[in-house]
Amino acid sequence: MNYTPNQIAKSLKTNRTNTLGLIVADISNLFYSSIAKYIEEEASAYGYQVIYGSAHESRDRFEQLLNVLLARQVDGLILAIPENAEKSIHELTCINKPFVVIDRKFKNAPKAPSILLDNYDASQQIVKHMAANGYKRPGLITINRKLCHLKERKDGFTTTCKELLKKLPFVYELHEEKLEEEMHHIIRRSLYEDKVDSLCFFTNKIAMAGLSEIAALDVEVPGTLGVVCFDEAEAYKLFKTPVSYLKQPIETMSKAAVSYLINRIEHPKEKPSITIKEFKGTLVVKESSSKRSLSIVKRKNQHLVRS
Amino acid sequence: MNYTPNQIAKSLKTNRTNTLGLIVADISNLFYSSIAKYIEEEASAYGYQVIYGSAHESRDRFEQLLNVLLARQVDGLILAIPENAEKSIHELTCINKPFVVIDRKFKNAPKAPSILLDNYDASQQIVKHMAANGYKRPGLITINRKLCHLKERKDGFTTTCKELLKKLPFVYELHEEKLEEEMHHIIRRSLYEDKVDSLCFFTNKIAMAGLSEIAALDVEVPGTLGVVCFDEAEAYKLFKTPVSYLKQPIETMSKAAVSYLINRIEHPKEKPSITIKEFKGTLVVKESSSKRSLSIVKRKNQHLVRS
DNA sequence: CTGAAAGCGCTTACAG
DNA sequence: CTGAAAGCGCTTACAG
Repeated sequence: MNYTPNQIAKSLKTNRTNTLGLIVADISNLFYSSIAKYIEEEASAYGYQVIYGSAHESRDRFEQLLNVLLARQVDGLILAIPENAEKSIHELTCINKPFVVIDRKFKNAPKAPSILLDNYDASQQIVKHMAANGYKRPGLITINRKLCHLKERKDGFTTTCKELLKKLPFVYELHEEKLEEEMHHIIRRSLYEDKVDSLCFFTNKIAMAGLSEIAALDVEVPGTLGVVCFDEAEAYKLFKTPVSYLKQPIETMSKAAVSYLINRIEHPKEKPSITIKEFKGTLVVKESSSKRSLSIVKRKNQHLVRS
Repeated sequence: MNYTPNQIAKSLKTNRTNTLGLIVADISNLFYSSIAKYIEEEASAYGYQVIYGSAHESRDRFEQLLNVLLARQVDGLILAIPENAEKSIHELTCINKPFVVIDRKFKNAPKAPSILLDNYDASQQIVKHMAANGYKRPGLITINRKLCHLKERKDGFTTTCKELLKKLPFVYELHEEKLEEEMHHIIRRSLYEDKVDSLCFFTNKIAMAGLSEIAALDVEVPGTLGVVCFDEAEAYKLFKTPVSYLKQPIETMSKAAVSYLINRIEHPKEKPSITIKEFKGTLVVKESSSKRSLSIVKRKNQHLVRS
């Protein structure tokens, strides 16, 4: 009969919108757009729709978005909360609005339900792999933020370097606002002054900036420099050498977030089950982090192609 | 006083949600995520929020999304309509719901308001540039879809090749579902059988697949093969040679779409102003499409870096 | 100028 | 089992 009920009226009455709110750091980043895709998929299986926005790691932008989503009466929230915005965790708890934190956790809010990578373990995997491939002077490039998950990546990296290489890694921290400018200098400094033999890029975005500098410099990878990145990116395929990366179980984590949240929404009386849940990552090894031997094979192949 | 009015109740009364719906092909594609960003920005200046989704060029997925957005009572819609989904244009007109088509236009719906690139002119710019740089055997790689804007890209390319090079370009059309597999063969065929001296990738996504094959083959760009792409991508920076691309005026087009739409929403009595509006693109010339001379300079630089 | 009342389109508890 | 009525939280036209 071509009749569609008015969802607005329905929502007013039932006090339910069947909508989840999702706030990520940047939806144009493959890591977050994959999360959004899986969350959308899973939510729609439960009959929920997702509305989302990017906070770009800004506390103001985050709180503004959160208010918009709350005014729209979303039934629950999935949040990549930026630095210093933990206040919102407290507020959401007070108004009893179901939520779950993704990709982050907060020391000062240990009871907030959180779903994320086991970041310490991930870094440990990376360093073990690098050590096994003969790298002796690794460096890590991260971002100057106090986010707990980045700290654990750094701690895991540093501690494992000490254990296996008896040496601290070179640590480079840069400011997101001047990412490209600083990367330009850091790549040169790490190569020509600190003489690192390998670099680990701590996020997708850092990897993009770093690899583009390396591409411009025409440094041999892995011959001169081994490379491992956090997170997958389609762009890696354009790099001359296939890039090793630590893959997060994005689908599993996204689905875990949605099913936890919907359970909270539909059974508000039950005691929440998870507090902080960490998932193991998988190191996808490609040519960029294998030592000399393979880089010679590559040169042979180049020769074949040319002839 | 910490009081926030219930938007649901307000909407029920006023019959306005201050929400725009946006359907793109794929939000994880930089082209569309930029559009979404600018549309969000502009809409929020008018006090509107945007909710969006990806139809992935599927008519079913598109109609489903459209229905969800309509049930949510969005005030207006911005749509990248997929192939064969023109029926929706008619339906929206019938129920008198304001909308504007972006990045597409439809021959069989010439009165639908549409905002897009002047695709014919864009291809013309590209071919002129290639001809001026001495390329004589260009190829184009596009997708096997009947979308009008892709057809105009092809027509502009072909016609200008005939005019300036007295020769038709090599045309490769591939199926989006088997993009990578087909690209693998097409790049080889174009280089080794058809002996093209340059390739133009017709979308962002095609460019990614094509450039990653070229990176794996280790073909010299632009020495052996000149390259121009449609649309910007951060990933291009990881390619060994900076990539030339045709930049669409995304910000201008996005803002034009929003202001047209909001005007329609807030002044429903007025006669709509635009029907189809096409914007000129800008060719951003980098090293990937300059002829021999520059590729020699590059080799010199490589030498300097090595020493 | 102020304040009580009607009504947006649903759902649901309740009366018949 | 069926159907009329109340009410979700606003806005707005209208009475006082």
